[in-house]
Amino acid sequence: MNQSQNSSLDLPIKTIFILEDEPDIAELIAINLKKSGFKTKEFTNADLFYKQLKKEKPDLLILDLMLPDTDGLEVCKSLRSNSSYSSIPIIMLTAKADEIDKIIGLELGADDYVTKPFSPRELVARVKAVLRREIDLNNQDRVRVADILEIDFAKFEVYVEGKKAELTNTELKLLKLLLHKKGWVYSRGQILDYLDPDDKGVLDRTVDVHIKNLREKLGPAGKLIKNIRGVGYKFEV
Amino acid sequence: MNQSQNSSLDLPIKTIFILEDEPDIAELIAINLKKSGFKTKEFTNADLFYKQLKKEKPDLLILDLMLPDTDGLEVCKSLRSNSSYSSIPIIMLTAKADEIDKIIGLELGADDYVTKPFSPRELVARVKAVLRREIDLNNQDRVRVADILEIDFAKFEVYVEGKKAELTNTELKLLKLLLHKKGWVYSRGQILDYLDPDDKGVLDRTVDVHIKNLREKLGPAGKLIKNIRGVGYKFEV
DNA sequence: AAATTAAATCATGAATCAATCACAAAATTC
DNA sequence: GAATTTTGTGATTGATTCATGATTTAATTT
Repeated sequence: MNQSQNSSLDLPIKTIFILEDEPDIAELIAINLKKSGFKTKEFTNADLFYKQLKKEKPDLLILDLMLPDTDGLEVCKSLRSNSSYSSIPIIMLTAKADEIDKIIGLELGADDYVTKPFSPRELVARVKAVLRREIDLNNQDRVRVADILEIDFAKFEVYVEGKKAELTNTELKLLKLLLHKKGWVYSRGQILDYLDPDDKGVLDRTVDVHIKNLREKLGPAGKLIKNIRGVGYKFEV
Repeated sequence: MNQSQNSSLDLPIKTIFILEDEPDIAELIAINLKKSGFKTKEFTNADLFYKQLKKEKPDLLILDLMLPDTDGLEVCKSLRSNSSYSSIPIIMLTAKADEIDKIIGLELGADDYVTKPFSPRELVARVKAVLRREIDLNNQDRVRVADILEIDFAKFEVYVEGKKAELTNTELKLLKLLLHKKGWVYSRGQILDYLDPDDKGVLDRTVDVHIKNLREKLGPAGKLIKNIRGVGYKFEV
């Protein structure tokens, strides 16, 4: 049981409810959360979940959108409309990416969304991120990329796995460009043009160096910046 | 109706306008704000909003950046440039990360922003945070920052570690700006615009000097004013 | 496997930007 | 309106960041 990964959070152990009809998936989630020092309780249907909820309030709920008996959205809605449960953070599991758009448009918001198939690592990272936000609400709205990367645009701050990375202005600009269209390959020419539209006489090698420095400062997230030989660079999740 | 969550704020019930074209989202926001004891009015387009604004001034505006008829930025700008509305706090809703740049780059832009998809709980928390900030800055009471800094805006007095610091008017204004959105980076242009909106021909170097003097007079608290190379200054706690 | 090409890395000089200073110009105070 | 305080300017200094060309490493082609 690895408790240390949980060290950035408050000391008391957090309890997480999992409402998911497929036992395999539920257990996969539970095992990984436990490994990170969380307590979990799994429920295969909404009734069992509601029953337990009366006895014990979880710190977070992981909720499958597609339940056999009840719609996950209904569960979310009913929790949100009940003042004693409305403060429980919810992470939704959805099957398809385009379902998210529906959810967004719908009248209830979960705290985060994860699409199936998901990596357990990713889910755990999101759980931690949501709980961290709970604790520190005066912190800015950080845009999260690929689990470990967070950017606070207002503060010009970048965090990798919760730790601050000190980027220069051009490095941050470069990162923004690469993130603008994830997976899209940008040529060195395009990158230089974005970094300084006026200056035309800058060599391509300069980009390499910026990429190198950026990768270095981003640590593990630096690996996500890929080179496409003969073409340019891209950010791949 | 849970009124207690609102207890930290001033007693009179706060009215919040929501300018958002998608009714589902507008209602989602409204429901959750009402649950926290706020009064809300929703508008699906800018015309309706402006019409009501003439009759009634809200305590805060939640503004979607992407409106069908008008650009949300335009609404923000027009409110800011109108002295009778310029003090209304604005929270912006954005869909994409790169839209955030626009908000931040805008002279005296929004007070906060939330990216879609957002959780209603988070938005409510942001609303409360912004309102608390407004109250603080208009309070007779002293505002405490980072343990060592105390500011009495009514008396125009600043104390560092209990000792009074003699700031000039512009220095106090500058400090107030930096503290308004703690951690947010202000460009020299934004700072100059705030210090004297009319005077346009003032050099950037002037800001440096004000910052220097302010840092000096704030003693140990001066270290909290950070420069972001190539961007501007911020107050970091 | 050798040759070829491109990317990563490195050290260094150039350029940029912030901090500071001394002084001039305004604005306040007396 | 003289004196004093505050604000703005331009120059100088110092630090950081950026750009470059050479060199090493890695990937691709023949």
